[in-house]
Amino acid sequence: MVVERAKRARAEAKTAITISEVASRAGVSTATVSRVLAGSDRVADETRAKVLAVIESTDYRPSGVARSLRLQSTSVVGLIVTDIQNPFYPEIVRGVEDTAIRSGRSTILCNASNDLDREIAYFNLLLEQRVDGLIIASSELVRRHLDLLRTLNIPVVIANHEYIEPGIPVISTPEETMGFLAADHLIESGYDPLIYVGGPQEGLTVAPRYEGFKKRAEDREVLLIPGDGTLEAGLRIGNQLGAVRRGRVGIAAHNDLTAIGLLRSLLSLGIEVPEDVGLVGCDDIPIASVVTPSLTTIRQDQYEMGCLAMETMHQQLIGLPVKDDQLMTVELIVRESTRREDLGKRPVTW
Amino acid sequence: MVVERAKRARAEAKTAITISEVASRAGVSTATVSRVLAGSDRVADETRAKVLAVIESTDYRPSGVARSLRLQSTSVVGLIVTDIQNPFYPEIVRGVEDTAIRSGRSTILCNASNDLDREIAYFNLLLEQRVDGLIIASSELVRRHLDLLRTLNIPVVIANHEYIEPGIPVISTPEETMGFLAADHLIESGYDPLIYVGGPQEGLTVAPRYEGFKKRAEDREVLLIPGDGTLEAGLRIGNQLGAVRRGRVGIAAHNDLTAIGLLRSLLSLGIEVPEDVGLVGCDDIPIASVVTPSLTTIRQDQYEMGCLAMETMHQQLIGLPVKDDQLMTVELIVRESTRREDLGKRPVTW
DNA sequence: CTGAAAGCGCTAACAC
DNA sequence: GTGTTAGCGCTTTCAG
Repeated sequence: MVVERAKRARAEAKTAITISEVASRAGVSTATVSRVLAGSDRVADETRAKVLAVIESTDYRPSGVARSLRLQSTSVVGLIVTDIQNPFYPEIVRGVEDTAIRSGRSTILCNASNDLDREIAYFNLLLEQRVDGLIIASSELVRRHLDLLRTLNIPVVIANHEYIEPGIPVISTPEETMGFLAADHLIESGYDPLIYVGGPQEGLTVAPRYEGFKKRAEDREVLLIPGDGTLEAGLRIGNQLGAVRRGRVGIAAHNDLTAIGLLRSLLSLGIEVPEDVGLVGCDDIPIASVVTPSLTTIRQDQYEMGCLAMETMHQQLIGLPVKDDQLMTVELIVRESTRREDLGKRPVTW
Repeated sequence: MVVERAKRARAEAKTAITISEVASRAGVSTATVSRVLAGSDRVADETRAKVLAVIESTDYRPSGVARSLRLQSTSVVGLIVTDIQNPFYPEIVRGVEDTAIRSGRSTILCNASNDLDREIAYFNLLLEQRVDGLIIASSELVRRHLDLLRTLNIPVVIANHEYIEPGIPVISTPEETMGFLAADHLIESGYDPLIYVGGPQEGLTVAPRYEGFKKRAEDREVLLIPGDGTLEAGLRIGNQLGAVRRGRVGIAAHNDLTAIGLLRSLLSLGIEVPEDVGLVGCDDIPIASVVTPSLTTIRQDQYEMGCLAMETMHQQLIGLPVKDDQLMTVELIVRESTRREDLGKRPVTW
């Protein structure tokens, strides 16, 4: 009767079935069940069939947590991103996930929503969950907690950041070059007063990009406006910019999202892009080519960056050495926001 | 010497420190360490201080996996989304995460990238990882594997889907109404031949939306074009549409992403929106108000939906009953893509 | 107030 | 080929 009650209790609580339950139903030991689960070892075909039948009929799913405890490894890597609302990050996520799957690992994605406290919280959570490794796509987190990263006892990879120091592998972006290219294009296109709308103030990634911009601008006047990398910042700043007025202004933004916000504000103020203002973004997020006018930008291959980050993680996990710095290439993509010809093809016969 | 070697091995492998290590260093039992970790129970202040000191100096992090095994609960809920590239989903994610944090839970986010196989894979992964509950924002997954959901031994919540059946709580959207509102607005605005660009073909969410559209269209001609809910689909279909030509066409798209793709194609073909074509999207993703012309759409509060989903999950986890259906409200947001006045304010003095 | 010990579900020696 | 058994790191009675 006790057994009956136990069974009923199980049914009510719907407690997951365990390996020993499977074993006893199949009339074998847990070791054997474990073996057939592990692909094979040497189990008699007959035995295997018996076990598989029970597993099938019983919806048994091995407990990942017990397994992880025993193996001292979870086969999952944590991925922390600054802000999943920025279309830049989903691309990276896809790259990481696609690559992770190929090596039989999975990914826990943590989105900090631009909130540093939450980044730290997720950081701690992931460590407690004993992820096998950590990929971080957040400049803020890196900058503020470099010490944590240095003493980590699991492999780490930083994405979308400049080179840091030996022992911390980075998939890096040529920040200076990006700024330089933006300025170069604006200047070559004949825009003269130059404006740079920055990203999150304290991220390491911001300054060098601006520095590159300044460098190419030489002694031209450059107005630096602090932003935070969001669409809203772009909208807000764009509206303020409407008040200014001198010549054909060239604006570069820290990222496409901000640039698109700027674009919208300027357009609704009746300012023409690219006639009155030339606008250059950064990243080439999917939507950049689809807004009107489409956005000139400095492209980095986000998907590729994600793949590379995960590959680098994999190398570390299997004990291979990795480079401390793998530089992504970037590329100027000229679109309508700095070039009129593309826009307004003759009206189709409609 | 053996001890020395062991220590060195630990240092090399950087194996995480355990509770018994902490216990012995503090000269107490593991039970005591566990107690101070648990907030308190009744531990002498002095003892507590001693333990905390060791924990501090040693960077000890309790193992979530051991803890989960012992407690038979992970305190994490899994969240499966169809496509994190669609800005619709990050909003839901934020809602879920924000709410989860408030109840001390965390979230594992799994992105299926529009790939049903991957959805199933993540589904299995999450179950094996023994998440405490599962939130699914994927119509495809629900439709194809309803049987799985029915026999699940953990609580589940479905988001962004119509009501299903008793026992499966849904945060639902009034699909028919959405389609109806779109058609109504297009018709009232004087657009006549009507086109509906659909979403993923086999999702349950598609048909009713279209049905609502048809219902309001009454005996007007409606052209249904199958899509898949992506930006690319919108771009492609928009280009094909360029060839058609009759009257002031009213187009409704299954979602904003598709609508924005359509918008772009039409504009670059020289077709004027809203003059030649009126365009209505669905969702009101953040970018919808920022494209030019801005997009008229049927808004649902995605963030709220995420919050509600997680709240419903929480109710279940603490053993409270929940409603099988919680209907989100939707709202027509009229913007420039169907209304000219807003567009092109007089050029500012620039 | 604190410790001893059992056990969560699984894997991997090690026997047979 | 298969079973026995010892933990993985933690929490929680149950004693003291």
